Amino acid sequence: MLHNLVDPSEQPAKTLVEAARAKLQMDILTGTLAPESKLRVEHLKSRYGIGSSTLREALTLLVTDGLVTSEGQRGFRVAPVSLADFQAITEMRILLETKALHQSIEQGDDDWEGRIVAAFHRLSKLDPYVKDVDSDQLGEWEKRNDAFHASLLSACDNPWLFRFYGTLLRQSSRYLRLSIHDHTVPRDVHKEHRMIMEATLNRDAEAACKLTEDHIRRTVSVVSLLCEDGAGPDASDAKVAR
Amino acid sequence: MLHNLVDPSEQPAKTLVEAARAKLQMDILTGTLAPESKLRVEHLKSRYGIGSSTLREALTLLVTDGLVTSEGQRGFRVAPVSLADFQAITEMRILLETKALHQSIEQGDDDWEGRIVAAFHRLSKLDPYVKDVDSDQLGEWEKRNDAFHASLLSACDNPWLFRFYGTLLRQSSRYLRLSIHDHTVPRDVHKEHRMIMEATLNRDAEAACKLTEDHIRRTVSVVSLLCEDGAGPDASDAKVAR
DNA sequence: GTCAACATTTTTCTCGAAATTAATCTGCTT
DNA sequence: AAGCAGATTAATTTCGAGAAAAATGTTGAC
Repeated sequence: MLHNLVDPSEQPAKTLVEAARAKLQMDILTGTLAPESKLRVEHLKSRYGIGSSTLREALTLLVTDGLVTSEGQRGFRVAPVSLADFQAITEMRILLETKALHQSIEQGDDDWEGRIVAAFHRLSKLDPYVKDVDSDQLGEWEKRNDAFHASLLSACDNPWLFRFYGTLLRQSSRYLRLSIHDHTVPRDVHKEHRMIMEATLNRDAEAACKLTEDHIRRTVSVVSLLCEDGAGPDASDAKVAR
Repeated sequence: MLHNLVDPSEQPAKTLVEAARAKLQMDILTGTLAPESKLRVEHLKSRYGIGSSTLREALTLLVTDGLVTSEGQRGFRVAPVSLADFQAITEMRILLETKALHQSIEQGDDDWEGRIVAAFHRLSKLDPYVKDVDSDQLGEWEKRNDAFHASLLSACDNPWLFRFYGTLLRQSSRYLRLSIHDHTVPRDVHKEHRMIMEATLNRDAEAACKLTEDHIRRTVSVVSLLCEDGAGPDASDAKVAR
């Protein structure tokens, strides 16, 4: 079974709460709602065109996901960002992804191998490091990249691992979007992917996990360098970028 | 710093939502609200004496925690239980606890060692396997047991690890309470604890982690044996035990 | 007897207003 | 001027009623 790890709420949204949650999540992930900015119910009500209880419920969903904080009797805020937090997220990502990869390599069958090869092929077709792609295709590349990584783990059947991993991916995605990451660091991501795939298909768990760890750390090091420590203590309220 | 891992919502509860969430959580953990039973808003409103929106928000908090499920346009339910789910939870517990222990052993200072020794001492004072304790004291023993395990991990500073670990502990606690676990399996838990502590203080990470893994598996094996596969497909609604 | 379409009941979801609490301002005293 | 008490404003939280949807029950045709 293939999970959608980046956005579990990508399905049609049968209720207003789910729709609001998706919009809010996107606005926080992209930085439209800046870290630590106050989320005033009255303001957001008009912004998203929903009632207060509905909005409140959507915010509550994001609280347990760690994108929003809520303190006692003084409302909601966008979760703060910090380098330490990002490093903690990365450590956990590595822990969970290598665990899932280990288990997949132990348990994976032929279908699993097929899914990996297929996802790798689709990704290769528009790898930005292989051939030029415009920014329209970049979103598509990210999707296929996520799908490739998901395929590697898809023989692991621990739902709790995927639940937590999804949360971490969303957090990670926020840091990636918040930082202006130039691609000056020369990387051959395509080669990294290929090597991970080969080690995986050879059932060499140790090598595959080591490669995966390096892969994640490299993806993430760009942020670590550029991310100055978060906004000042008075990151004032309702700040909306652009 | 020492986290309270079992119940992060043990503080006074400054809002009705938090209070309701705490009550609901307790009722689900103890089985008063049976697995898969429907959580009808109208019914629970009178049970907890709060309005619908407030109740709804409390339920939403439990959704992301995995104690409640909510499907599209057809309400809330108590999360189902299954042997497979419990095994998955246990695997994740082991993964996270050994990771945290590893990190603690690497980074722990003298204060950390002091906390461990202190927590062990307090626990030893009323270990039910050492001397008889009445059921009143059993709750206290559980608290001290949790505190001991928390002390072992308290030099790990990854907030995400503790967030996830807390969720897993709550889930695990539910399975433990739901099953009637007799203590026929002869165990010397006190000795297990002592050995974990000794290996930890000797900074022998491999041994400490292995002992911890065995410790968790033993604690949990009782449930695995007794837990028949969950209630039938028609675990009807609003079932309230006792 | 089976099935489908319609009507009724039940339940979930949504909204805006009222109550409660925190934050801000004003004026007074030291 | 600084600090404090009370009053005013603003924000959060809570409630219950109304709208929307699902579940249930009924009737009628084949």
